[in-house]
Amino acid sequence: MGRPRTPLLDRERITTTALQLIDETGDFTVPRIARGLGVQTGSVYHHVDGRDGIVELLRERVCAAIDPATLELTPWDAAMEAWARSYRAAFAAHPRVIPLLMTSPVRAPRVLAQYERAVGVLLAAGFEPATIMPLIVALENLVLGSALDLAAPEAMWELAGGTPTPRLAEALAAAGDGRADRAFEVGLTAFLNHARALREGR
Amino acid sequence: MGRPRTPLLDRERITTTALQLIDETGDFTVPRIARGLGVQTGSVYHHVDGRDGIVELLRERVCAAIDPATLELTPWDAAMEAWARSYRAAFAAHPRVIPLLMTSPVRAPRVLAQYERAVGVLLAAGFEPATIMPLIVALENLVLGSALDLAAPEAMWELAGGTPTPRLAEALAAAGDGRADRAFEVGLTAFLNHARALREGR
DNA sequence: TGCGGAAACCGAAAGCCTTTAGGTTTACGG
DNA sequence: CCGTAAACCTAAAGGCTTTCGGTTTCCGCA
Repeated sequence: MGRPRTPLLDRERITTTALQLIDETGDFTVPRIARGLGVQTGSVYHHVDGRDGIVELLRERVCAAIDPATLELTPWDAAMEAWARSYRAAFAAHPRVIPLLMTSPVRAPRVLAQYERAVGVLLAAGFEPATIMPLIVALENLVLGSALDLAAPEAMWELAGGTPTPRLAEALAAAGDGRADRAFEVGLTAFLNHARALREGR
Repeated sequence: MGRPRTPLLDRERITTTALQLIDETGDFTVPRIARGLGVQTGSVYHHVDGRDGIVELLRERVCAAIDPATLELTPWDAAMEAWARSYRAAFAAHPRVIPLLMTSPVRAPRVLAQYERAVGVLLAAGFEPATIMPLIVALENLVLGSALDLAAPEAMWELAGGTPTPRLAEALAAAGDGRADRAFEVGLTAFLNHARALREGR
């Protein structure tokens, strides 16, 4: 009992364990994290600002895989495309965290910094200030939506029921395994074409 | 005690109460539903297939507001555009249910029927079968993403922290209240333009 | 070198949620 | 008129989040 000679917990290990649990089960709980680290439940709260704090740590961990160098590319559309691909790859690696992140506001400074830079890229490209957030939000929707679809291949439509949906079933089969990838490509191309047209004054 | 002379519960009232709770607090629990209806917690389980069953009822309730007639319009792109707008309007009326619906597969027959019809529209328009689901998924991502953004105007970016993000703050301010609407219009236009180009063989 | 405060973990508990099981009363069909 | 099914209640098990006090160890400072 009492304080251990070498610490058993830190934010890193808590985050890693939470991410493992989410990858495996789709969710995490503080008691399971504690069990995974051989520790009592309450101890976790000494390192973390409650369950929501762990969620924010997860956001930072996942977003850390987004390559910041993408936003340095030129021209601006190459930067946005590379950023979107890196963004998506980061979340595709841990897609089941996405639902957890969608219900709480972005607080993590490193993540905010990414958006700050993206705004800068579009400003430098000459976009109207009022059009920039809509563009970024649209791109974000595309990235997260397709990453989520990538995660839950058959978990999105339950066709088992007695409802006959032949064309839907066929379309799903025709799309094959690469469905989410194709949806992303479709959306990304559409986005980039539209953004380019928007910049050149319709 | 015992069976009441007139039933106190049914799926309709349970769904309505759950939706009210979500609109107000962003979540629902079975005990709160029971309290709202003047009933014990366990009684709810006689009418509903557990908590997940209530979520599925919510999906049906919200999706019922999508106008099925939109998919009868011609040409095909008018149908898709009207469907997307009706789809978004339905979720915009109760945006806080969206996170709840994203984690479980679509089982509700009526909702599946909508997708079935959308597939039919694109098939009839001459799209390649393999391209149809990507298109629909991309549109779905756009609709749900922007409806969620509409719901959580300032709940998405927490700029209060000590992190300086001047350009992001400015871009948010410039976009104004209609940010989510504009993002939707941007995404929808991009989607439709791209789909039209895709159909005409690049 | 000694000591006081802070840090890190344990044990326990309150309060909430989900779900199940059995008991009691009412409605309804034959 | 009676048996069965429906609808609600009471009760309880088990899990989760969070807090609080107790115990041991570490670290800076005199």
